[in-house]
Amino acid sequence: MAMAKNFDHKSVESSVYAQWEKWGAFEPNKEAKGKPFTIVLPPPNASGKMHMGNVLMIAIEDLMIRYHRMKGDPTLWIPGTDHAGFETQITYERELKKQGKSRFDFDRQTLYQNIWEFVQNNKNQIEGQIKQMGASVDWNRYTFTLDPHVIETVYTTFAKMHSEGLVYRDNYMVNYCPKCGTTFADLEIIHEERVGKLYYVKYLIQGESDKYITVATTRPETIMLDTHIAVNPKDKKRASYIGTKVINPLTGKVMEIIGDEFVDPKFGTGFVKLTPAHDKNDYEVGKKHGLPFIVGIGMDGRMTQAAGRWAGKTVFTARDDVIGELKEMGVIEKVDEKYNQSVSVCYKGGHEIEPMVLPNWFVKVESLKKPALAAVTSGAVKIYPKWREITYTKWMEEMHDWPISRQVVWGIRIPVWYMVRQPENSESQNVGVSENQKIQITFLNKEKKVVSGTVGELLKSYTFEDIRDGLQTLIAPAGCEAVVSAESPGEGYLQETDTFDTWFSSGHWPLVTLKYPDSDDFAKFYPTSVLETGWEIIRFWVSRMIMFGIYLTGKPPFEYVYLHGLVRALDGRKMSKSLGNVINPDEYMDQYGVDALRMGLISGTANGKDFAFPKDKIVSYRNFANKLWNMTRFYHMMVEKEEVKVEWYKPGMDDLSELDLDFINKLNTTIKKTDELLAKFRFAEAAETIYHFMWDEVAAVYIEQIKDRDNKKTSLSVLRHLLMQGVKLLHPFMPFVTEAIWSEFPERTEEQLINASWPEIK
RNA sequence: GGCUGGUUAGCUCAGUUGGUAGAGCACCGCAUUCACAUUGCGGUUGUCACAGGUUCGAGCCCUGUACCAGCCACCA
Repeated sequence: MAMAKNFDHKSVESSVYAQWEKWGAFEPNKEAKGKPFTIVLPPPNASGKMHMGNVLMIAIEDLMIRYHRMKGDPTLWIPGTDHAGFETQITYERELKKQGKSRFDFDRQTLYQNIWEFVQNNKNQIEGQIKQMGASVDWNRYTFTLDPHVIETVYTTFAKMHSEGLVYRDNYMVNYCPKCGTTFADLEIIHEERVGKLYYVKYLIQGESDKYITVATTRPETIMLDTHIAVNPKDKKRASYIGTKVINPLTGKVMEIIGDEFVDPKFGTGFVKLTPAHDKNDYEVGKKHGLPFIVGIGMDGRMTQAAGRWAGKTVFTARDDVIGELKEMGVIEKVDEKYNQSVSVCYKGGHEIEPMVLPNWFVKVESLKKPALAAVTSGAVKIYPKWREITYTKWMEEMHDWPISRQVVWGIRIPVWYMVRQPENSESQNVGVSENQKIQITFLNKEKKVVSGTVGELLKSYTFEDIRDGLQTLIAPAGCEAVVSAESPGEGYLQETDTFDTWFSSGHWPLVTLKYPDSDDFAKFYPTSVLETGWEIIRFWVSRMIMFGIYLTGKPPFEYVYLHGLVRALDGRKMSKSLGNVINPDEYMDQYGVDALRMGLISGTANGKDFAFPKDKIVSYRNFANKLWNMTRFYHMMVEKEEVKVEWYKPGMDDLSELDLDFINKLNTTIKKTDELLAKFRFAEAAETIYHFMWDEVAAVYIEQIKDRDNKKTSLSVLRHLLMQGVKLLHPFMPFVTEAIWSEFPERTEEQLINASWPEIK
């Protein structure tokens, strides 16, 4: 059958992937010997569709996988998706909002179920896209981060860490977003530069009628919560004030001036007001000096009873009110209107973060981070490009304890239980129960109304079952008696409503995809070979996988980390919906073909830097795919015209011209260079090397000379050899067009290109 | 404030043991259907940011400067 004049990527892509699946080509070859080559796919978020970065990721990983498969290594690539806790819940809540609803209209279980259904749709789309991109992943081992075995592993780790004292519950200053209703890790906070106002407020010295000190603050709404004022004891001008008492201008409360070296004498006025419950620095100072923690801002972002007459107001209206009052009193000395400050906002919604003291579950990282750091500095884990290593090592050195509780429903629920009601005929008196009565509960009663209060009070009006079934959230004070258990330990227990930080579970990814601890896969494929991902999640993800891997198995979970750059928009800026510069991969796959898109992206990311979407290259590689197709077509037309039986090329065969030998050499050089470059993760150069060999050499020179050559028979042997070997070299980069071309050689001895042997130098 | 990367053709970017500057796109001329117009042939374009240094020789190594981008920390 004659080949079409042009390569039609659409018809090929749909059929070739099905063919690969039918051949079972994605499963690791059981007969293959040698060191296994394994990659676990960084699971795309089930919150939505895939983006250009995912295409790049798949292109690079598929390239490595296909290369090793052809090399004859036992090769495994495991796909999956991430439930992406907070991320997905936010997306879902946006959908709810369109329907005029919110998460508070549902009890915990119903909300979870709804998001579950929402996610199924996304997961299906993502799976479809992974296939569309030609990823040779083993679908039999597909993993979702909420699969039962994943949850089981995460629970086991938590219990192990708990028993070893590596997780603890504590009141701690956390980043709380009142709008999102959850806490964030420091890593998830963005510092935004904003122009704000710095207020200079006068505090009268006790017992004096006209002497005062001035305090500079950006947060006047917390003045009523001040407990002390601080100066630097080394500050010669102000050290003498230590011990002096001043009057809070809003409450009239008497406050003492204390000394602490955290105060920068050169900044502001040298006097700092302290609100230990609502500021990170003040919190540290407060702990050091044993100051009271007055919680004046609640989790709803409104002032609490402790804020006196401002109670119930939002932080923002309280600020305006306080400023008005202070002005009236004439205690505002001046206002710096153009003060450049950095405001902490949550990474998703950009809402202002309220530092709050809340009970939280923490992972003690000290003993985990040391071996994880050593794994990289010793070279057990090698990072490419090398200069990214410093991002990792610095983070590992600085890492603080990791808050792992998230106040969202969508995630793996922390396996901790609190007894809130003593079973009636229980003999032993549970000491925890009395403290546990203080647990704050929010639940949906039978009339679907939100009720909140301490469990002790609520149990007077509602049954335990009502509370349990309608439960929305529970906040247990740090001192509560807690039982770690996957299942309910018995009657009268309520489970923690917080879920794990999504990175806690995805930190187990190489383990859970291989069914740690007792599977054949784990025994054979752990540690994996390469972890390929974007540099922006080194801290979030790569570090946690290394920590958990070493903690649980004693070995880091992978040998190499390859970090690709971010695909930016055509204007060089980060793609974002708000800028409207997002490039949809579907359009390009549709118009130019998957091979062209993959190849274009690969040659764009030469050194792991971010790069603008290389539109021109996509077009040129589309042309290249067509070129390859027509080179093959030319071969067949020549064979037909000459009516010869073409023999397989063999070194030393008769009638080889000097040019023939020269091209065999060029092929050998290309093979050698490709191997070397791939070993060094230099994918772009490898891609371009083969491209130039095939187009500028084989097509432009070798094929042209055949047209004028007398003895075409030998030359056609050489051409077929060059074509078939070249197509092999290209297969990892452009799998569809090469597999299609391969099938145009009915005389081939290897049926499937995907499983064919990698070219050797002859 | 600390750190990282960048500054090379009109544009986007390669350039890893230091040895006469590269690709894709764009542009100009020619070819016109003989595998491919998703084509072929030919051509134009560079004080490789700046200033010093090392070297027989530097886009590449060293020092400094400027500008751009990003990350982290602090900011009363």
